[in-house]
Amino acid sequence: MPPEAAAKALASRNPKHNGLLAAFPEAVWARCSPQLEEVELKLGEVLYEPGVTLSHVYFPVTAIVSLLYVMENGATAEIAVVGNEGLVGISLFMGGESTPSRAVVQSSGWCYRLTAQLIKDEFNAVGPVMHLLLRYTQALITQMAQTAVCNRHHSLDQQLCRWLLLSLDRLEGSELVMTQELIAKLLGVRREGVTEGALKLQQRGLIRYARGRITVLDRPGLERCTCECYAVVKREYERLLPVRLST
Amino acid sequence: MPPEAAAKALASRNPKHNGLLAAFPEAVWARCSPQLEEVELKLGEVLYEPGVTLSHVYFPVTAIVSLLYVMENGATAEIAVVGNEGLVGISLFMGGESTPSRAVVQSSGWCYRLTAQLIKDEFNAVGPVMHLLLRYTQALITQMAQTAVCNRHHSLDQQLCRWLLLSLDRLEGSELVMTQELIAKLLGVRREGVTEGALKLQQRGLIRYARGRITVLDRPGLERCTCECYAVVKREYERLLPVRLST
DNA sequence: GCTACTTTGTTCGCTAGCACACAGAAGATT
DNA sequence: AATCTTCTGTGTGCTAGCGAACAAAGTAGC
Repeated sequence: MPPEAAAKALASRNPKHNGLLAAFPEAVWARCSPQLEEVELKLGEVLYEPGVTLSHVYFPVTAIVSLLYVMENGATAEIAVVGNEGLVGISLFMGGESTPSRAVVQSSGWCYRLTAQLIKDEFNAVGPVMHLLLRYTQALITQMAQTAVCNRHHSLDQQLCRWLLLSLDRLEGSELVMTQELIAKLLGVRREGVTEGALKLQQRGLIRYARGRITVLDRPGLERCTCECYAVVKREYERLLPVRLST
Repeated sequence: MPPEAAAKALASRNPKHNGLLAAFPEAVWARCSPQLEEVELKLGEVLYEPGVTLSHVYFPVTAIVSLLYVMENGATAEIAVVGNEGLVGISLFMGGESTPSRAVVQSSGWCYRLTAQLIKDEFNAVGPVMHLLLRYTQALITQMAQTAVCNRHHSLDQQLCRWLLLSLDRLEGSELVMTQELIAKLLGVRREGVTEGALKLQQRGLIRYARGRITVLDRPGLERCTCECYAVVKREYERLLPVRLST
């Protein structure tokens, strides 16, 4: 590993790089931080399956996790993306204990987790942490609702841009490690469709890619190509959640 | 009004016919019920607009409310339906105060409401009411997620069946007052598409309709025509919410 | 170097749903 | 009864995205 990469990897192994953990008040942080468990998440790893009672909540730092629905015929569709702005496992404190969705690692990286009991206790202590988690949940709800609308009304090309931007926002740098096959599964479309979309974007000089690596060259350009859904979701996250740490 | 209809209308003007209110514990009920305001909701009435701070939460009894997204170009899509099993205005206690969606009355009827302050106080009292409302919110999240998936993968015909069933579950009787034009707006498709779908269902003897009135003749038949989404949502509501009152 | 595998590119026919246009039918209004 | 409006039915293209099949270009292992 080159020295800068190593330094970056080290710097990012810091729970405070998760926006929610960073917003925990001092007193709560003192209680929780010793219990935080560092986990490395690999691409494709499953954090939970539909209907299974969760044992932990996960706070991504450099990893990105997709909330995915799998249908009876095996077709899939992503309903939301979670990165270092959020947490995976809301059903724990919402009271349902499980959900019909699956959580899959979409981009490998680091993550911190707390046990179910601990987060429930913090939540029920009814203070700033509860309200923080609820506001986060509302932002996540917005993302899901907007996904529904986007699936209905917008073209594959627009959705691809939206997806790239959502992922980019949750990564450092401008490179995504992700095959078109995988993107297709997440968006719930054919791989060929993603290929065509990606080709167009490359021809316009917005991205460059090869064999599972996508580099975004022109972010503002992507924003011009996507639908309103991206901006709506982003705005709502900013409104509902405290300002993020800069690094 | 014929006497039976009058009796039914009277019987249904009872806040306890809303599943959530019915599940309020005795002590909370004693506090809240004097503050409940009875409201009659008319078809098409808007309970809240995107971005506007809510003043009340609404507990439908015989009314049905759609949570609707309106896009920049005017296209719309329903993301969830709320009837007497739930409440309209979760963003109040979730902490966001507003949402990017609109709430529109999809079927006129009665409804009870509480002021924003009152529901927030009850929520923050952190007892069974908070947990009830959170579990309801999780069920609503499931409905939204499933809508996203359904929009992606299922045919208009299937979605029409799903929509009819979801509405039927929230009504007494088996008649819906709803034009095809309106259904199209809610599903986010063309009116002609709904016409074709409805024709097929009528030819199979599953429904009968005319000028804004749809009667469901064969409910099990509809269930056979719809996609898995209906069942997933229904199961999750049953899992998360206490058993409903029988009348 | 050679082979096997993964990823991306391309083609062809097909279908669902779109946009637009208009016609008939049932109520509502006068 | 006559007119107007609101619903529903139908037709004619058109397009996006699907399914399947296969080609080409990288990458990895031996």
